[in-house]
Amino acid sequence: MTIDRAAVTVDLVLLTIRQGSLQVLLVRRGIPPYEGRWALPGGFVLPDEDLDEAARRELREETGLDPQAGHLEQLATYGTPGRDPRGRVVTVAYLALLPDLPSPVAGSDASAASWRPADQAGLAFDHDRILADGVERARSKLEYTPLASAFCAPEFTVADLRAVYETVWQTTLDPRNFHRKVTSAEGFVEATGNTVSRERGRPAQLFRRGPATLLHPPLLRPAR
Amino acid sequence: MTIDRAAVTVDLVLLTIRQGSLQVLLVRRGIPPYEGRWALPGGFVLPDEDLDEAARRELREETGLDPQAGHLEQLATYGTPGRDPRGRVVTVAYLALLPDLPSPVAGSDASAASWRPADQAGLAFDHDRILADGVERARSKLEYTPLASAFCAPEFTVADLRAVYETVWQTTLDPRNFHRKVTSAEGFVEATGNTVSRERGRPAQLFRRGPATLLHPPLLRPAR
DNA sequence: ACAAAAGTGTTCCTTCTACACCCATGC
DNA sequence: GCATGGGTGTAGAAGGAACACTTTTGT
Repeated sequence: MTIDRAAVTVDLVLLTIRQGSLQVLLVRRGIPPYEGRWALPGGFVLPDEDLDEAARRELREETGLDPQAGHLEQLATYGTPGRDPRGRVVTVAYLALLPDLPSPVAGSDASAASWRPADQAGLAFDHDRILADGVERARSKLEYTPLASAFCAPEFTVADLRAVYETVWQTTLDPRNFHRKVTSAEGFVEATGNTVSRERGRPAQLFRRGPATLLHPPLLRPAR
Repeated sequence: MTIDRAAVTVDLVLLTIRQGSLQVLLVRRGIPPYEGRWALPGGFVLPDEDLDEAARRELREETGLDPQAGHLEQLATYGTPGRDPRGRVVTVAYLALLPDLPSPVAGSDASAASWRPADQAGLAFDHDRILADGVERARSKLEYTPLASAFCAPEFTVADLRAVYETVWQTTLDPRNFHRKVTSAEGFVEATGNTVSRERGRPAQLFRRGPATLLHPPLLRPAR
């Protein structure tokens, strides 16, 4: 039996919300193939490294961020022959939902990295497809998990959370009903007791993530 | 840079409903490691083969079944170092939901294959974990997709479909409300016009799969 | 006739939706 | 005071759960 061996990489779909839009971290390729094109950050899995570990390492390298701060999960695996012209490369894609980073992107490979709108097209390799799959996964995850808070700072207001939903889903939600749903859903958020005043209007309560891992009931996006 | 190359395999979680229980197709290993233990069927991805293609090929080899008949999707990828004592093996697991096969399992490697209850434990490699992930995925897919019909023959009754839900979720559902929900959900099922009489009672209408790919509204499993 | 399964109708209750209304702040 | 965003109350609509009841078969 001839066993084909493949190079195994992890590619990251790092999503955040910046300047009111859903953005993804991309790196500009400095070498062929696809030289000069934008691509998802990623790299080879090390010889004695677990896949999840490799994804966490890449996340740290690209963003300088503690993987604890956001949310990281396996997305899907892509291995079509010819997807990388250099040979057989199987990539395990990971999806991360991250708060807007206070510090600029730092790290070894990050010189040519920048946040770009997530509706980007024309990426290197099959990264258009991977990005689209990641965005769709993020959209549906907001429905039945409390992961929207992964896009927020450790303390956030209900309005912050609503902005996440509105940005990712590209809809508008009723602020009053949203408030009720979020605060009454078991374990979604916990009040910290603090408040903030922003610009104008009554100060808002601050919350942190609750312990729930699933939303009961789910928060369904409006039927388009 | 030293690039680690890994053997890439696909492993299949083939689920069906037989004799009133959720069952999974397992093969008994004839060689070390884990000789004599039950394992998920699977095999190496061929040099010029796409991952999905490899999964479809394995499905045909193990069951003799046209992949069109059921449902096949990528589940997740497992690559922990040491998961296979023979070396670095990354496996892309696929989940299939299949109708109860009229023909016995046939195919090249299938001599030692058999259907076993899906709550099985003590499998080779990390297959306990993969199987558990597959079963959980199947459970939640029934909620918001019409895939329950993938467990049924091309023509089925509402009671057949309800049996799928009750078996996979391990609950009982009200036959009357279930009937209404299924027949009123847009695109879930389509009446064929035929009926069948089974054992006793009024004959039931036969349906085939509808065109819908998502259920609106979802059919939520009762809160534990 | 009787049992059993298919299928319909109805009632009650929970949840969603829309929106009126009050609260607390900056200017 | 007035504009602005935070937060509560409530009425109507929609959907789910429970169950009485009718239909159509096998024995």
